[in-house]
Amino acid sequence: MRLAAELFAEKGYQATTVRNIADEAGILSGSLYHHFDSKESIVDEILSSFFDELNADNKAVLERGGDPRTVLTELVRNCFRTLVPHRAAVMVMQNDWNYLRQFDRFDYLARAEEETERLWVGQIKRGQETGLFRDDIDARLTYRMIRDTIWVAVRWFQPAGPLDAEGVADHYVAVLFDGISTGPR
Amino acid sequence: MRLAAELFAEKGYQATTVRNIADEAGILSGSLYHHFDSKESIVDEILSSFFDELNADNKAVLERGGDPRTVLTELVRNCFRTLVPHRAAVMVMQNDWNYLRQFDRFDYLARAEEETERLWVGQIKRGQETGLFRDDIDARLTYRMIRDTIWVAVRWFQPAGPLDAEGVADHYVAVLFDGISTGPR
Amino acid sequence: MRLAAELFAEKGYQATTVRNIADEAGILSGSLYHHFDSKESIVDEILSSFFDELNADNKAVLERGGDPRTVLTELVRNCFRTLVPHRAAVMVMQNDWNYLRQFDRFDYLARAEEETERLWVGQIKRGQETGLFRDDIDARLTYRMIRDTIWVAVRWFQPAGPLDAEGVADHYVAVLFDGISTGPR
Amino acid sequence: MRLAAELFAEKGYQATTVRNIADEAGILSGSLYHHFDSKESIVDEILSSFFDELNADNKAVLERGGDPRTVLTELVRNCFRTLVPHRAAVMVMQNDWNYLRQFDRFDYLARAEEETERLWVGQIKRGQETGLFRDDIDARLTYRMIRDTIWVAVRWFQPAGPLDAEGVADHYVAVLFDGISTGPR
DNA sequence: CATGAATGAGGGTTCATTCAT
DNA sequence: AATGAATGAACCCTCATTCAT
Repeated sequence: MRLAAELFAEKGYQATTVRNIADEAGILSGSLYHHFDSKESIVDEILSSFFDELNADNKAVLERGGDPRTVLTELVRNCFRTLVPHRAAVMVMQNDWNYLRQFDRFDYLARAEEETERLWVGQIKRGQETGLFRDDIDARLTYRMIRDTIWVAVRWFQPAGPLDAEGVADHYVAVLFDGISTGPR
Repeated sequence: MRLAAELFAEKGYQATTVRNIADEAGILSGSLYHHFDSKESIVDEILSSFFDELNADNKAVLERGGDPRTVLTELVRNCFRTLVPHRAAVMVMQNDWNYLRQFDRFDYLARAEEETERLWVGQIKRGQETGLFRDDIDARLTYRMIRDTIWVAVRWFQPAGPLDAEGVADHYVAVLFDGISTGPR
Repeated sequence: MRLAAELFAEKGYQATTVRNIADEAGILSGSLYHHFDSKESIVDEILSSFFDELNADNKAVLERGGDPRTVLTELVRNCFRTLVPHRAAVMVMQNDWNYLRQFDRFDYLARAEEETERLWVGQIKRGQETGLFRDDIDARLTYRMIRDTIWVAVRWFQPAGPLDAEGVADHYVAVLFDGISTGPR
Repeated sequence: MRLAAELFAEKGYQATTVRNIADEAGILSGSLYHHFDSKESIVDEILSSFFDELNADNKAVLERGGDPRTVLTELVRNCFRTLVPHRAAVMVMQNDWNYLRQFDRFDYLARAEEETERLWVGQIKRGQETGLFRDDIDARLTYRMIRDTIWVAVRWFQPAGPLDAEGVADHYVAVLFDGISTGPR
């Protein structure tokens, strides 16, 4: 699975052949089918384990409570933290989701994402209602921008680089809440 | 080309067969080869025409001059404006670039992007130097966040929706410069 | 199609590979798919053309009318006559139907057979009602025996042998109507 | 063996996988190889046990003696009686023989069938010589028709149906000797 | 400008069989 | 007696591409 995930991340799901994965594992392609039903089921396991962990972490943040800014900050940190161990899964989501979503078996991922959207949008709206966030922005649109910006970072983010996950998360949160301008709003 | 672009955008480059494109055009697959050298050359033309236009627009903004905030605002608007006519090309870049970049023939796109990066990062740094932008943010990191957020929007942006390209651009610029928080920075 | 039919007849549907067929045709296996959708569709065409012709012939016999003995005799002759040009199709029906019937696409063959059964059984019953045939035999059971005996003959019948199709048919009809015994019934 | 026979009968020899058999037996496919050398040897055992029993029964009939009509009647009854306990073996012979005969190891079955043919044809000819059977019929052809009609009945014969093995045998013998017509021959 | 037949490489998958444990 | 991992060959099928017409 780990080897397959890396190949999917590097070359893309479609461009990775079952034979590639087997080669990497040092076995024959047919032998893979002793462990997996199909190529689809491999990527399914990769993605679902990623989503399961992310959802659990998100729920934990919600349960800890706090004002919307705190909650959003923690959610963002969650994402960037997840980026490292699930780099491959995120990469697949970014590059291959448009292909994978056509298969019924991945419907559950679309539903999971909808639930996540409700969770984030709920926090943004609460922030607007309590006067913490500007109310001239669209909550749903803002969520999508946040979401996309975070996950797409997988394409260039290097944990070994100058900024680690925490560092990038904080940088991102800083821009998100206060913008890049100086001076009064 | 337009038909091919739409198919690439909808199903992805790899998942779109030459036969799909030919069917859409009402001819046989072999006949396509009177118009194109290869499947790669089709997507190449789609992408290069997009990049050419975008680069030209970006350069025009630079030539008009102005303070960094104005320039960045115009650059963002440029992008969102380009999103509509070049929706398919952007979609391909988002979904299939990871696959396409392995071919030498697309190296020029990577180089074009590097140039664009220099252009944007230059403006951000100029803003920091003139005290317009916070200097506790990383210019390169910030550029990447801006870039990703804009282009990834192609996945959900609908020009016929509540916000048109201009609207989304302004929304985005508002958040970018001043953040989503109220109150003093 | 003719080549494929012969291979199916000789080795069986499952044991005949697409490559076998292509080799026989002097092309590559992939090239077959320019002419056929799938291996299934090849056998489908073979079988349906056989059934179509047989049904048409049967209907023609019915339309010509006559007493049940005459009609049954003609139906039997029809079958044996069909055996020669559609040898391969009959062979496939005998050997591979048990496998093929699991696929929905061949449901129509089962339905066609039911219709044929009604036709034959109708004639046998009419013979019994008019006192032409013994009424201590079961019409449906008798039909099945007739049917099976005829078609299974494909396994050994050789048109170039001592008896041609007509000869075998007449032999069969003789036994069927009057039995192999001499003396009074 | 019983489980394998049922699967072979239901789905066909080729379409039944070793894994199918093992699943049915509640073990893993590899474990089957402690009991059988190969898939072929399983079907071999099924078929040979069927043929052994049938041959023994046939020889017993011959030894009991009697006029050809009596002997043939008993041979037919033998077959239909064997149909019930060896349903699966007969099914395999009907559906898969064309495939299995290509393997040398099953040559003995072809030879056993030749011997059986001699036995039956001998009785028919004896009947013709003694004036019991019409001599305008071909003994060998008639044997084949009898044989085929009997065994192919496995496809629809249901011991729990209106007619049991004995009933079908008698029905068949009645038609065979006296035909389905009324009136003088 | 288009056809349509064919190529050839490779795709995911199946499956009888082996074998160390 | 059974496991479970692996083999290796083959299977059906796909698809970008070529080319004579």
